[in-house]
Amino acid sequence: MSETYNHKAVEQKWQKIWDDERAFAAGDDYSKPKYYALVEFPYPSGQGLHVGHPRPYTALDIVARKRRMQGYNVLYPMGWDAFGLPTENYAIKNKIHPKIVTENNVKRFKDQLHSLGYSFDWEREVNTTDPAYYKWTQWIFLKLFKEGLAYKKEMPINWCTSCKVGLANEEVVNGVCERCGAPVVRRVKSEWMLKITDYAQKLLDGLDDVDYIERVKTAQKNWIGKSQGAEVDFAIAGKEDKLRIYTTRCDTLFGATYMVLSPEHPLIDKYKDELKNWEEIVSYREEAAKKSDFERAELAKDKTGVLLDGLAAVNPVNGKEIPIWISDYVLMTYGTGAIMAVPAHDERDWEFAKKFGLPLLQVVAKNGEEVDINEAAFTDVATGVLINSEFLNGLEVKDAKEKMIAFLEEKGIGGAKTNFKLRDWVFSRQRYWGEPIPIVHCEKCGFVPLDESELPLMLPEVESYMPTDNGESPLAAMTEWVNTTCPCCGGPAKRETDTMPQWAGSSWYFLRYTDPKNNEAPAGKAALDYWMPVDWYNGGMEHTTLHLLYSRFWHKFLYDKGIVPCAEPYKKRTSHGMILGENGEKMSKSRGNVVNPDDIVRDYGADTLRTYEMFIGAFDLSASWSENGVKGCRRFLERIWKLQDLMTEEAGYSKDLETKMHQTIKKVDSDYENLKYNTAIAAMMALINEFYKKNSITKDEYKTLLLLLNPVAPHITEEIWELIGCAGRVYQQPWPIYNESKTVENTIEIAVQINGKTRGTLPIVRDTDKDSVIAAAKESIADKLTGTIIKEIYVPGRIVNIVMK
RNA sequence: GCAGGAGUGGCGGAAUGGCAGACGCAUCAGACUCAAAAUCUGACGCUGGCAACAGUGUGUGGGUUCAAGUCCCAUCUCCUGCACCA
Repeated sequence: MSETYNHKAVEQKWQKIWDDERAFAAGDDYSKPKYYALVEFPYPSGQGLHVGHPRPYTALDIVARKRRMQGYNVLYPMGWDAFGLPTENYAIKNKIHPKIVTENNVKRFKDQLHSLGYSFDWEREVNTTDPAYYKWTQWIFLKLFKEGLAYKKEMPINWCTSCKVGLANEEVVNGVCERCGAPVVRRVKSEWMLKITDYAQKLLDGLDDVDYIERVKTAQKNWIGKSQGAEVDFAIAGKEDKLRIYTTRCDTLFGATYMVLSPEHPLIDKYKDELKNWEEIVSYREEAAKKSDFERAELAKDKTGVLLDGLAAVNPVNGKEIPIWISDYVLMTYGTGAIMAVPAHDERDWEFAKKFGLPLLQVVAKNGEEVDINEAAFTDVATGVLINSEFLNGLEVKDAKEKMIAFLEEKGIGGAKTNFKLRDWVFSRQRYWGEPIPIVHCEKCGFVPLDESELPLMLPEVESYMPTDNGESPLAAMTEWVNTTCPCCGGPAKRETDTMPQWAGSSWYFLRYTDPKNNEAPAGKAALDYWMPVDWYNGGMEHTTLHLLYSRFWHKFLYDKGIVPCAEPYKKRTSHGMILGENGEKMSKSRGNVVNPDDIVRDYGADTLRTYEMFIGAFDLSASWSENGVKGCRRFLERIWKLQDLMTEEAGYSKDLETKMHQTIKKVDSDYENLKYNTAIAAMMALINEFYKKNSITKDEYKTLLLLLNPVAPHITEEIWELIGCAGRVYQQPWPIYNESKTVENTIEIAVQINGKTRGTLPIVRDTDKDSVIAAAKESIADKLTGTIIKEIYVPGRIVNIVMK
């Protein structure tokens, strides 16, 4: 009899052996084929590892382990995205330096990850808060700055009232701070910005060349939001100035019955003296300024606005004078901050016109037939035909657009224009625990970059990390640090006191893993040439429009600068679903449904936890935790263990299970590649049920099973491998291969149907000819063949269907 | 509103257009045990029947097909993003 399965002893034993043997260190032999598997490095929070973490880590650990067995030189690294607000807040509250807090959290996380037996190459661990690392984050920033892609700008930003920090658009969720949930208001501040918009088209185009799951691609496309339309100049009656508008429906220009400007539009102030209702305008603008973008959107249903009384615009195609309004449904941050309103063919304009009694003029008809535009705006492009539009009459929308653009260009009053929804990236944070921005403000020279030789610009030690209500970073109080000399003219100057957002360090960390100790460059050329791009990157959906987009932007910039060898950083991107509590709700302390992975490892073992998280359900869907499910997986591993008692020394696969063995190898092999870990495990469960049924397993069958299961449950498989007297380590063995011709049974059972309903089954020898099969099938259900046979269908190896009347 | 995804037993979930419910959980029964746990074996969608078996069944309504969970059209519900982007 075998000893009982002691997960604790087994797992500690093998974790030590792997460490001692440097089992998973990525090799330096660049002549071998490489495989770079990557999971998002965690933020080492004070709460420790969540049961959600092991799901993606195990999934790619399976891929990494399988690739090693297949002979690849595998890089599967791990590190720490350790700058960030929670650490700083914790430090403030408990009066411990964030550096110490980070060290403690990292240690805990590392111990936890280690206890799960991941095949990470810990020799390549990176930490974004390490000056030797953020030196290069700052270096990349300087490169961006020198290219004009980093600039400082006074602008209304999203200000979190609790974190006291500016947020990027992407970090504002439903009008509240993504991190702390406090309300976000608009506040004007001078902020560092990164010109991600310069890369909008490249970021969009690049998506065609990568293998990302569809919803990630779609989400990025929508976020970039390319829109093709036209800009048109409207004259202001009796003035020199023109009002430039952006539209995607220039075909409807004849139907423009008024204009709307954003309340912040600069031209309003210019004509202050001619506006008869100036006070009304001012108060409307004040109201609008108070609202956050979110509130403006919230009130979408009810349009508001004020007429600019005293000004009128001229429709350039027909010379008609039309009124100009202001309304907060027009955003200054998109297009030109001004629109032509075509209430007959735009829902928003329609609502506005209805509310303020403005005229509607139909210029597009459904297949040429006028529709009742008093009921709703007619917006269907596919069936639209132009009417009431002089030279456009009778044209379809698509052709009318083209003709109008040609007309505008000819007259010099506009033309085709492409816009993007994507906005520049707000890159400043008024916080301590982030990378210092290596810029000096000089009265004479303006913004001056530090010389590269001065990097890293270290975070100074400060007394207080408290953020301030006036929006200054805690660093601003460090006068000794702030006051410096200008690298350019040598005169007195001040350092930038804002720090970088957490997204900075994570925008290039995958490059650092390839060469983590390099002190001359972010990573050496040879290492980058060999390892990049990342072959498979898995991470959360929540990073689709944040980290994933930002890091692609940085990477494309570095590619343009010749620093990285490929245009896209990640060849393949997948995403995992969330793990919910037993009650199907998101795990949280307040709901009391949190599961601690340490408890599962202690009570059931890391292999059980790994197996369970892979078996829990489709990888990309969310799944509820189930303690019983954990037990079931533990039971499965124990059954694997106890097969030792059934093992015979017989060589090869037993005759009756040969097909099953080959089928299982094939199934597990392809399921591991396709994120179908649950069915891979199910196939192995089904296989061992066979061994139990016949009460024996040959050594070769056992070995194959251990090899297949090893990526999921590495400790127990190594232990059994050793116990049954196999040489070497499982992780050093070649991946099992199957023989396609042996995956097919020789005798198969096919279904016999009448009119599509199964009436019986029939065992046949594979490759029996059609006529014999049908004859045998009819024979087997002879008593039920009571009508006239119209048709006989035989799908080889599957089914016979007799169609009767 | 737009985009993406999902609706299958008591539960988690399987099914290249070809025997729906693999695998696991829960439940029930049997073996083992003085007993319990563990373990092993078996049953397990619903309705009727002692049973063989018959009928029925993948959100809803249509359709295509010899054959539909799977394809097409319509519709409902839920989740996840995005959302006054002109």
